[in-house]
Amino acid sequence: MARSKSDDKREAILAAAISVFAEGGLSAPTSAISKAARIAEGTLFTYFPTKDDLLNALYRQMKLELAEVLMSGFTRKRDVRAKLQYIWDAFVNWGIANPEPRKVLAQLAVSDKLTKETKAVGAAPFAELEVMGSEAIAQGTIRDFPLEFLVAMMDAMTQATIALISANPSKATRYRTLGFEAFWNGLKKS
Amino acid sequence: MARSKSDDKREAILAAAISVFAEGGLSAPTSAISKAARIAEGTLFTYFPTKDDLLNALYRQMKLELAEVLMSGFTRKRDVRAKLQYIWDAFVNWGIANPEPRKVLAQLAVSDKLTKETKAVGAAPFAELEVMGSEAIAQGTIRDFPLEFLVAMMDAMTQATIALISANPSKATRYRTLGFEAFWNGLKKS
Amino acid sequence: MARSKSDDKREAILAAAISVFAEGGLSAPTSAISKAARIAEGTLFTYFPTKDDLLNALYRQMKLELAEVLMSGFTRKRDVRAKLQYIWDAFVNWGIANPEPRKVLAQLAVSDKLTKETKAVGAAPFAELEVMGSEAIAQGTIRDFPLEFLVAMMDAMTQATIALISANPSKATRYRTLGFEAFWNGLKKS
Amino acid sequence: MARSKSDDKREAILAAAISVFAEGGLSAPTSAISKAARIAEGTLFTYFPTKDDLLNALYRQMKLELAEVLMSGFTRKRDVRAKLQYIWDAFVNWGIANPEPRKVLAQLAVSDKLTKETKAVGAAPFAELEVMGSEAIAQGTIRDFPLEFLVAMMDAMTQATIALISANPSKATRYRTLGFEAFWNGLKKS
DNA sequence: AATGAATGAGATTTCATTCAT
DNA sequence: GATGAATGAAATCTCATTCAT
Repeated sequence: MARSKSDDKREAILAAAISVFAEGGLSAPTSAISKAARIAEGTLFTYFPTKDDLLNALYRQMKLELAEVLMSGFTRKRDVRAKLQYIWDAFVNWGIANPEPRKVLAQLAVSDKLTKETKAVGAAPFAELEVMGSEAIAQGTIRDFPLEFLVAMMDAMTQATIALISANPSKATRYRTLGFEAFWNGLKKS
Repeated sequence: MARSKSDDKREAILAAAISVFAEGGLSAPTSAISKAARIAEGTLFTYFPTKDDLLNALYRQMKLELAEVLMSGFTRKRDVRAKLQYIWDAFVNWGIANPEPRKVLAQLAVSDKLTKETKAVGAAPFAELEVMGSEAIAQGTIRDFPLEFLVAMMDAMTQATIALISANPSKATRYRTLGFEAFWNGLKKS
Repeated sequence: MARSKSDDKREAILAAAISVFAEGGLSAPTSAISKAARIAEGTLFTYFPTKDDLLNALYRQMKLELAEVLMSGFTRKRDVRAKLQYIWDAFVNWGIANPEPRKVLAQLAVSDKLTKETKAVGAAPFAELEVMGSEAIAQGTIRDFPLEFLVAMMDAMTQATIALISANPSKATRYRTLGFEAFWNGLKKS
Repeated sequence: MARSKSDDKREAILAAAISVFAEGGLSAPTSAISKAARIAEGTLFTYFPTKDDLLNALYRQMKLELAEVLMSGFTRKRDVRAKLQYIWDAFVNWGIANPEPRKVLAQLAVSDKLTKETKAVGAAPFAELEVMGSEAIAQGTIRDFPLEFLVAMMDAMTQATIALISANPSKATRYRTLGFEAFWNGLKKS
């Protein structure tokens, strides 16, 4: 099915929002976004009734895209370590290749603009990951951490890894591996 | 001599800023701060010429306070692990006991309002920590990570731990230990 | 197309600015202007991004209007004296009929808000006058004054004449003539 | 009689006001003046209850000083022309030597901050000049201008002359003479 | 009298949102 | 639906003036 004109415009707004917010923070004016999206100021509000709605939609979209990237090749891997490493690498690579979305996502995460529902929707596509975590804990492969802690830890450590690589792009592979090993050694049993 | 600029009032403004920013984000109006500090709107600006100056001063003060908490008992410990654990525990405990400063500190860190100088001043009191890191790497006690990565990792993992404990206060001790072990196992050699 | 920026509104703002500034000086608040122009406070800034921009636009407009009044019948006159007298009379009459613009123009001229470009634009339509001055000097009709002095002298003496007439409207014709004769006798050779 | 401490301070404020207003216009803050005068912000207001009071006092003082300069050698001259030329030269020289007071005086003159009384007081010391004017008119030496016009004309033409010389200091003498001749030829009978 | 911190009424400008076209 | 001018409620910051010391 072809996209309707409206969907194109909606995408344009979201794309513009990412680059504008990455540049100027979440307090950047909506007028900057509509300008970047080459639409009129008022048009933005036919797609997103308020700025907060835009912020929430942006978060959902980015989380979904990220989930697609991370989860697509997920099931092909066999053991827990291989699966985790797959995700780790995909996450780090995505973060390096997409600095703007990464920055905006980080800002949105600490902002108080996201509704509970948005956060839930953003977390949903990673459910499979949590299932795997639970199983790995049950099998005794990794330590008995609360799942949220696993997720937070992975998020935090990939951010640190991405930041490190962004500053030293030539050592990307080494740091990505190093980061994963620290992560895995932190997790694994014994 | 007229009324002299009182440290009390300065502290009151900073304290008010913490609770106002924790509540409403860094974009909360200065008028809310002066109101909370029970001073006139203009008075705030005799202590901090601009809102950005206030933001920077706030960051410095909080970092200094945090450093005092973390570094005070630091040297009394002998080995690397004990030292790290001491800091870990102190950091986590501080984070739990001071949710507002923690939140504001996190927001300031990702904001683009902090000057280079402020960041440098905020990092300075943790220099000793970095020295220890270098030595531990040289001795072969922990893996050969770049120092920034160590710092980012510790910061990230404590945040995750604190968040977890805030949600489940009854398991504070257990999660604090669990978090540290994941951290240490990630770091240590072999 | 939405409502398009109306010239009417722009004119209304400029007209309101003239009466407000004439009344309260250039430091009168922009809110007084928007009120007088019956528009919202913010609307003023869609026409003039800053107060200084408004001030500069106001100066240009008034100078242009004045130039039209002064220069329109200019070329129809033959000799230097007739031309000068034509301008003199037109200027004095305009000043008497338009006390507010005159007052504001005088304030703007001594303010430090006008850009070089604005001053240049404001002076341009009077170029023909300067040409005539140069020729008259070359022909030996009037004394060898620097052109700026001629202009300043005329400006100063018309202001004095206008002020005098404003205080004694009944003697308008007499004083206008008297003023011009003093001006001309000051200029002319021998 | 020696000046009291208070008079010194009053003078310091007025002197500071001149340079501050010359630099930044009459809207310059009183705090800039007290700083330049090396006194506390509040102290200014024990000498001048309001900013407008300061403005008015400043005008009076400057007019008085100017009168002293202009009128001191006045009576020694015999005929009208010589007297006028004496004043003309003194005025022009003063204006060149004192650009700041001149600038401030001009700004005050067009401001609407001066009371009627202030204007009257400022004009008083020039009364002798007016007397001379009346007599010269009565004698038929100069044309029958209203006195105010004479004064305004002289003021205007000296300003123009001073401005011209300020821009071309090397031609001071020539322009001063030229200006006076234009002035005198404009005035004198036949 | 001198000090300068404190005050709070504005001033200019921004910006999310509305609405006439 | 699209447009962008219009709106007016903030927001930050200034400054003449007051007043505790």
